[in-house]
Amino acid sequence: MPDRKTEIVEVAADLLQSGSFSSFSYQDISDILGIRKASIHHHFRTKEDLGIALADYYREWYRAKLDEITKLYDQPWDRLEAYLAVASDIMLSDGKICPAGAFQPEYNVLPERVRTVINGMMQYVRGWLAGVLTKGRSLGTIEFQGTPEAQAALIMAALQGSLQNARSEGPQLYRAVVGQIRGGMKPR
Amino acid sequence: MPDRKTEIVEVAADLLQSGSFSSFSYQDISDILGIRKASIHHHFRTKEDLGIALADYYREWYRAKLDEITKLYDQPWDRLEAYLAVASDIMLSDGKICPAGAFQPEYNVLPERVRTVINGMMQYVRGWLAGVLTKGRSLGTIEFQGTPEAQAALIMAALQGSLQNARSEGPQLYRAVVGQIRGGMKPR
DNA sequence: ACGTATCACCCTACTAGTAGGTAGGTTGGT
DNA sequence: ACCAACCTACCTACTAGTAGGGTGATACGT
Repeated sequence: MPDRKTEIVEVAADLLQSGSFSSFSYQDISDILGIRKASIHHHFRTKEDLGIALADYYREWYRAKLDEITKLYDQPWDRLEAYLAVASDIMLSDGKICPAGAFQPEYNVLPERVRTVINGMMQYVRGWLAGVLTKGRSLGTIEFQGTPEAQAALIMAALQGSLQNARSEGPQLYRAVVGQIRGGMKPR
Repeated sequence: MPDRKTEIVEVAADLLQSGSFSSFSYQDISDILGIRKASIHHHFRTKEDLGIALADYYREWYRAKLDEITKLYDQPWDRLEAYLAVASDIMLSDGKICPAGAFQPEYNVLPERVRTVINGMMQYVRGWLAGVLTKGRSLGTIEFQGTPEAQAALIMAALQGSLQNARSEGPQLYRAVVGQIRGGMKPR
């Protein structure tokens, strides 16, 4: 039996990725879980607390995913492909968007702690990706111009943006963008 | 003296790009303009009406911008540069994001008419950009792999995503991404 | 030139609904 | 006896939206 606290975070994560931080309410969560609103407050006194828990949850999720990829694949190109596949998985589960991107729209009204965790997460992912790119370039299996960090930032931004656009334009365009990223880095 | 209706739309556009469609209220607008909330309702009966006006406003804005670029510059590469500069202008006016991107988070709860207009706008911009890319490639002044449409979608998604990330990570990373896009398409 | 009807624009004052959050009580396992 | 988890019932603040009244300019028939 999964404990309620975790359950709440998971439902909240689902709602967050379907909209934004302020687009879902404690009522939404309580409706889904079949418990009262006050019970959610029992686990997370304020929505800020829930936001922090969400940010932590995502950070751990990413860390786990990237660790898994690192363990599973040895070649930089395979790791890159696996990373791109992770984003696709997010999208294919109906219309959801990048966790980090879901927080972004309301960034200026987000609690400080949430911002810190999100920033850390973004940097972590970018660092990981830059590492993959660096190794790939030195092996000659990944091609790109500029610094690995800039290229990593480009990839992340493009995925984030096209995940959002996929909501209005459907998955085809998203796939085209992913293909474009992949194609642009494949050595000829 | 600019008429109130236009004034309201412009203030709303400002607020929208600083957050999202549901993150600003009629009260926010009335506070800024120094008129009562009911007066906003006089001009735009419902928020949906305002949303439609906003979408129209952006569509026209984009059309005008792209027309201007087309008139000012003849070479595809110059047009591409000008397009990238437009996005930079948006961002440099403190922390704002792409108009289309501002609607995206709440896409599933957006009024039908707003969706239609936004979709049309995105397609228009993508078509324009694809045209520039096609011409540039045939002239040998712009280089990229894949179809022009896919490349256009990639550019737009990357700009949208990194404009959002700029809010948390500052303008440096945004500039890096723009540089990366530019660098990747410049013939060597 | 003069009342008067009309209209856009703005106002005060309200509604119903929903948000986040709190107080305090019940229940059941340890 | 304690405590986590849950409940009912409430609060305040804010949301979009409505009803109806005031004002000042413009148009119109005489």
